[in-house]
Amino acid sequence: MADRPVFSYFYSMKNSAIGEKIIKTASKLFYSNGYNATGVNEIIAKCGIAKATLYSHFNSKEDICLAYLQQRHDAFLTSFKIYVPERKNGKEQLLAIFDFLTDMYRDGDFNGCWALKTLGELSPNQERIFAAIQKQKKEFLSYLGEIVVNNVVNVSKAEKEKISGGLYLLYESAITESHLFKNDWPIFLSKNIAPSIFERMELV
Amino acid sequence: MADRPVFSYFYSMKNSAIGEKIIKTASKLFYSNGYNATGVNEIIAKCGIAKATLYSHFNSKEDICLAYLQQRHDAFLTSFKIYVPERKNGKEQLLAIFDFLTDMYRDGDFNGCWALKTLGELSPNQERIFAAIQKQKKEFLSYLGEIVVNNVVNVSKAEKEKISGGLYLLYESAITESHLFKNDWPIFLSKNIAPSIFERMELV
Amino acid sequence: MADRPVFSYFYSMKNSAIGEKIIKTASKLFYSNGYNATGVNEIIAKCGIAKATLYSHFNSKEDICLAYLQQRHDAFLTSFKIYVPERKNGKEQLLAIFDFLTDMYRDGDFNGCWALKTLGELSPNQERIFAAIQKQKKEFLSYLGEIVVNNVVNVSKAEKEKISGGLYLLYESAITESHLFKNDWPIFLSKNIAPSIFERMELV
Amino acid sequence: MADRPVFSYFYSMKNSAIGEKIIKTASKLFYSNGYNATGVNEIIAKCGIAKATLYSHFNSKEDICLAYLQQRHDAFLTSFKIYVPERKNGKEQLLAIFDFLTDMYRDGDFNGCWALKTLGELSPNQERIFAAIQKQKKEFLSYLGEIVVNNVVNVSKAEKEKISGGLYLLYESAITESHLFKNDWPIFLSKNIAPSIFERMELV
DNA sequence: GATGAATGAGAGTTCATTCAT
DNA sequence: TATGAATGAACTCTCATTCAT
Repeated sequence: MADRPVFSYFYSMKNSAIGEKIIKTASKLFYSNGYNATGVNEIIAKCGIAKATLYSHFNSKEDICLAYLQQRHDAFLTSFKIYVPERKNGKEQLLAIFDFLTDMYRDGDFNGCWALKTLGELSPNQERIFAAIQKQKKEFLSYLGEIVVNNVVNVSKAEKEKISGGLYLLYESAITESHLFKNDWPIFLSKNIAPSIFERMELV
Repeated sequence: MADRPVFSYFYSMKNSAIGEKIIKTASKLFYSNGYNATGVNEIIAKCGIAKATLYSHFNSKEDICLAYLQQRHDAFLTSFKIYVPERKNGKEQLLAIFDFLTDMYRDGDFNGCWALKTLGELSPNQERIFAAIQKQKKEFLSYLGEIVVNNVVNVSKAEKEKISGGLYLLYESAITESHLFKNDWPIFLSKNIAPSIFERMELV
Repeated sequence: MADRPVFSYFYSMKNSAIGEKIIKTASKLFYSNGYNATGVNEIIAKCGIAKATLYSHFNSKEDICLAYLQQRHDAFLTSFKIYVPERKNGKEQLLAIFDFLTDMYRDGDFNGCWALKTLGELSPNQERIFAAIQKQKKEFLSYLGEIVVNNVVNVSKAEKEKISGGLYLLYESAITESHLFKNDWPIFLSKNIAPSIFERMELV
Repeated sequence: MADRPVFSYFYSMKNSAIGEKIIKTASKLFYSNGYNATGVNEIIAKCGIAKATLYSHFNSKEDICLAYLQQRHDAFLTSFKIYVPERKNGKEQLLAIFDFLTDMYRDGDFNGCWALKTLGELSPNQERIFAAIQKQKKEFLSYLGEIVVNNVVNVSKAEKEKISGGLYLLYESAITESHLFKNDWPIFLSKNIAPSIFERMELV
């Protein structure tokens, strides 16, 4: 893990070489062009495989979407969990998410948040995808909670949740708005505002 | 509706009665099911018009999308601009957006932000829609700036922008995340955090 | 009606020229190759129309099948109802169905009973088609009942039903088995056996 | 099974254990859902074997169909040949087929005649299956002829054929129509009509 | 001897759009 | 003006079959 780049979407791959290729290809297409706008024809063409081959690896396009979301989420959280402890305790760790996001933003293919993008496309009947996204965001929020616990002292549980929740909300805005404005000011503003939340609290 | 903005997609419509019906119908479908997942067949079926009639009012589905976004944006901003002055100056007006959002959230058809939802579906070639969304968000951000100007005194331009930008980011998160979690905690948390930004500043 | 051939499947056509063509084409294919073995691609190719054109006339392949069955049934019953009164009362009319069937058998494209063929292909979930076939057969059976009423006297209702039911069963076998054996012996045997049923009864 | 017919599709199977499982599984599916509507994927899934395993036992889906028909036919005729001699000579044996059918009808999975169902689906190029069905029906008809020979005396060959043919036709209707109407009246009516055929003949 | 992996062809259906009338 | 009719292209997904291992 050490030699790998700070952040990459393609950490945790399964065994199947073709399965990986499908996810990787679909991932790029879904992320850049949208889930509904991407057809399986496009995926198999880019993969150089037959349609039936794709469907022997995934039961449906929806399943590919779920794999895509899971894989991006895993890669994101795994990388972030490596990134955070490398920073100094206190403010540095609490604001780590914004610097991490800055790295993501600088990536040539940055396109906002994969999960929120997909969320926006969902019809009411696509409950599985909805549930997956919600679960992943809760996981992320939960990890932010851990960071707060590790870096803030003498505060109530409610105050801790205010901090982690606040960091979460500011991160979510930052990733979406930096994409929308094709500019990193939302990231810096979020990072700039965040400390107001834990201003009078005691950090480790 | 009395004082329409200088530019509106309504202007290009030949028969405003049918045109508005199309937008209204498409609006509901785009908002609840997504833009790409909504077909023109569904729109004309719900409208009870012929396909060629739709295409005599709009050049393309993309144009309907632009009209949809414009109309939602206009309605939103118009209502909000009526809502704000009715509140007490100072903190009340600065936090007005969150109470306004709470009302929106309580609406039975709440589904998050129409613009961000659409943004997530865009392919790189759909620049017109991208530009429209960006423009609308800038307009909203700009109005938040006006509110700040009217309710904060003795602060630098940079500090004003930090406030309006912060309110904007918190609002954007709040609308998306309350939809994602099907819960209004993100709205209340945003409202709760917002005052930290202008804590030491002088309000009118 | 007078100048038309004794029996034709294409009596009752709807207005739409293309709709007619689709049914007519599908009809031939379903009847000769089977319903499931016939693809919509084959139908549109033979029709010389686009796929979407087919689907603007019929909502599904199943609907085409229903139209096919209905049309064959209507043509059959209509022709038969013209055929019967032209024959002498009594035995002649009671056995008319077998002579009518002989004409059908001699048609170059004879392939057994369209309805029973389709019945055999049905999955448990294709209830609409099943119901349609059952209804049509009941209608036919009912008309055989009318013939019996008109040609037999002084017999109980039960005996009348035995005759019409018997004629029906013998007809159904005759059409299927003459197809299976590529020979008309089942038709002649059915016609030969039928009189045994009403042997001792009084005919008009 | 003790005295297998000279030719049986079972003979060509390499591993009869798996081969029989395939036929058994396919048999259920073909009979309840139709031949064309049943995919080999469904068969191997229910069998728990690999696709290549299936194709090492049968050269094609058509071959499985032939084995299915042969097996059903063998089981039917074998059982029936045990059933008949157990009944009293004369009318009882001549009408045995209808009581036998009543038992079949009462079975939970009754779905009409496997052979006629398949016959209805055939395209003109599926001659092997057509021939197999014809052969099996001839075999059945032939056995009905044996029954007649054993139970009717002093009648010409033609009259015997009229009886066996009549029984055959009434049976074929009865099995198909009881399925179509989901009611056993066609069986009882057939049994009721049959004696008219040999009414004046001398039984053993 | 059984399999996992792959495939070309085609299934039924819907897409956004156009055009003669 | 509004429409009915038509379309090529694309959609997601499944078919029966093969072959290297």
